[in-house]
Amino acid sequence: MPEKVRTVFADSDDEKVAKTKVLPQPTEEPERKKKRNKKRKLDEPEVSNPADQDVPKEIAVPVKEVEKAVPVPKKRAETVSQTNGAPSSKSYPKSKSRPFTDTKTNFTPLREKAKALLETRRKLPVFENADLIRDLLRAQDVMLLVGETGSGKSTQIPQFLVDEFWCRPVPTQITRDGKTEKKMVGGCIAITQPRRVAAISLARRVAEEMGTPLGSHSPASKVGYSVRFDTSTSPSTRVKFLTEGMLLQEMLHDPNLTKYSAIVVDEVHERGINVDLTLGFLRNLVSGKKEGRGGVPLKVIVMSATADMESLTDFFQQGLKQPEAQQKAIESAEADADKMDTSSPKDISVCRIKGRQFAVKTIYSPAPVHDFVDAALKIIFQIHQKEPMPGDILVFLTGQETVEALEHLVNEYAMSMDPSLPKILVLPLFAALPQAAQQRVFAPAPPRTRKVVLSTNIAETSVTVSGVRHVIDCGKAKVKQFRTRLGLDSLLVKPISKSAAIQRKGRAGREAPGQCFRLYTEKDYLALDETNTPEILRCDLSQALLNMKARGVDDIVGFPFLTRPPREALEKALLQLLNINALEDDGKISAVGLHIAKLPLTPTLGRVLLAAAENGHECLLDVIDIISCLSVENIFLNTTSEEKKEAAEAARRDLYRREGDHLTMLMTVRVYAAEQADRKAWAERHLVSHRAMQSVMDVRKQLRTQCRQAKLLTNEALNNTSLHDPSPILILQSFLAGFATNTARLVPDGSYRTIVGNQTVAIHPSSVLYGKKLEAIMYNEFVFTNRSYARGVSAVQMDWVGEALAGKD
DNA sequence: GAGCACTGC
Repeated sequence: MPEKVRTVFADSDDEKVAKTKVLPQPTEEPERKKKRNKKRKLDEPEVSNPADQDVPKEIAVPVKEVEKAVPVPKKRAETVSQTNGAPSSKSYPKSKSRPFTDTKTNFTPLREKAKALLETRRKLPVFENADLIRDLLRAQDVMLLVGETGSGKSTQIPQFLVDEFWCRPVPTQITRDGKTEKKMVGGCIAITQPRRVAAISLARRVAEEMGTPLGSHSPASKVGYSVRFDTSTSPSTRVKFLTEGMLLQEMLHDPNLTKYSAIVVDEVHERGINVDLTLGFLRNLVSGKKEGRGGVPLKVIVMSATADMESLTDFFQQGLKQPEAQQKAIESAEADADKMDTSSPKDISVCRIKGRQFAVKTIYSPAPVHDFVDAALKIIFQIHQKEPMPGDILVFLTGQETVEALEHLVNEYAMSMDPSLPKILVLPLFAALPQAAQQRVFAPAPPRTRKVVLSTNIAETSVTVSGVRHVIDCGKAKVKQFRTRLGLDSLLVKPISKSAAIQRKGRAGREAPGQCFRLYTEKDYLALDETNTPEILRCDLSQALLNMKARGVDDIVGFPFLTRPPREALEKALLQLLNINALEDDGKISAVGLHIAKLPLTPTLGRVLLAAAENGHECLLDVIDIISCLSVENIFLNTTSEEKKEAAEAARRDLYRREGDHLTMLMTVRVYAAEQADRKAWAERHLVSHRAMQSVMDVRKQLRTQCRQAKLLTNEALNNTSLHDPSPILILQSFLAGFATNTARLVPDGSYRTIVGNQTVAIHPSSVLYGKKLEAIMYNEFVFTNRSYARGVSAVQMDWVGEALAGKD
């Protein structure tokens, strides 16, 4: 450990001194600092009396003693209750407040609740490992933790660690480019999640357990979260749940994560591309010499539900065991290199935690199943007739199509069912289902009714349905795979992995013992892949590579990939980045690339945005509207019934544009944004997804703000509410700057062939140009399902395509 | 004539 660090830790044995001085400073961004400085003036007199600071005291208390450690002075509680519920955004009390105490919020009920929750927490399997985990992390920087679902790891681990000595902010001096800068390092724990809802709900739960308000509700809140469009933190946030993408974004601005003492990477087994990137960057951080953190180590806790930890251990061990000589050579240039610690323990601990699952009996199909919809139907009624109530059924299917097919069959059969049997309530569940319909699966079944939830793999990870005791697993799922050579995404039904099968089965044992019917043979099961194919092997890598380049990782081949993508895929992505001028010829990131990397868009859409900026404010605003639609799920709802369909077609007619889907989207955003009375009703009338449109408006707002900050848009242009006539030519030409290779021309037989590659492609039936014959088309997506489809299609002229393609060489 | 699931200052 570096000497200066050790000194500070020694000082901080005196809790009061360390906390009062140190706690406030490290985690804040300039904006927040401003706000707080204002407040600090009012607070000044109280700061000098550390004994009066109940908030820091609470931090020093070991987890186990929380319940006796939070006495609230009665007098205070009374004062507070008068103002209970007042919004925290208002000014804070003048005389009584101190830094990070919030007398506007009544903490008493929060603490009472936390006290009550402690009993539940103690029963979690992970709780008995608390001391072990703390001990191991005092000695080592990296820990791998296998915890089955229900072990409580996501909520408890941060609470075990937040009071550790190494989790305090440390004043350091950081030397960069010859300049020495004083900086606080550490103090905060980040826990990453693959999904936004998970990040938010975990934060809410942990705040309750810690007896603190959540996020920005109070400046004293110690638990916050950060997801796109929704960040809720306070100056005293010490535990922060965020999405992986958000942490990557933070790393773009602070590559050394100086706010944090520890990063907990949760749900690693899901292996999204963002988690792979995060782990790569973190490995570089823990194995590097940490001079960007003033020598303060960063603890990394990697958590996974599946026991496939060998590859992770190797991954981090290789990083830590990099030849000392190599490190020394780099360090020798540093003035204080000799103070750096190279003898800290390099081992990685692995900790396994039992889950809290009930036994689930597995029943395999005796013979291969050809029609899993039919097989599922039989088993549903078999269960319903034999098994006692309660006990809902969850069926895993591949997609909306099979879900709806089975839904009809079950409902049909149920009508001729013995009336003495309990009723059956069939509930479909898939992502494209409107929110209200999704909510129905969470409501308990009515009396004498068995719920049968027919789901895509949304219920495998994202959504937990309670009451389920019987799972039927078709053994398949739709998987998106990017095919490098063809440059297209395919969405095909594939067998799931063993770990996914186990995950699905586990859904039957959350509340009681259950059973899982697998619609495949045991032999088939044994032949399945062990784990899901990591997303990094299945997707277009251009965005990931641009992200790395923006962080100064120029040697892509030398980057520590947990799973290395094939060379061909990397090369293709680099070529694509070169094509849109995001990279210089030598492979270094260009100014354009750096700009694109900061946008929450794919590199191609980012390139389009920059191209539109060159075509004037009006064009840029229009292109932002369109890009917002393209980066959101489908904004047009699927029509189920024929009558509805016709009504929708009629209502949508005034939105449709003959130029294609891009201009149609622009019209939709314009009309929706102009709708002042009732946007929801408008959306329903036009069979437009209100939920999707809300995200569109969020993205639009975010992009407009970013463009203003980048001086691509002026406030004037943004505030000008009078609508201009869009220029389809400028808009579509802007798109061609990114999508010149996503074009096809009409050939004499009436079909379309891609201009690059000469492959057959058909206009997707969801397009407004479906069935139209045009000289040439440009499309947003090239997808293979039953055949090759172009989605998000507009008409373009061959000479524009030619110009755009020529511009690349 | 068609849409697995996630995600980004």
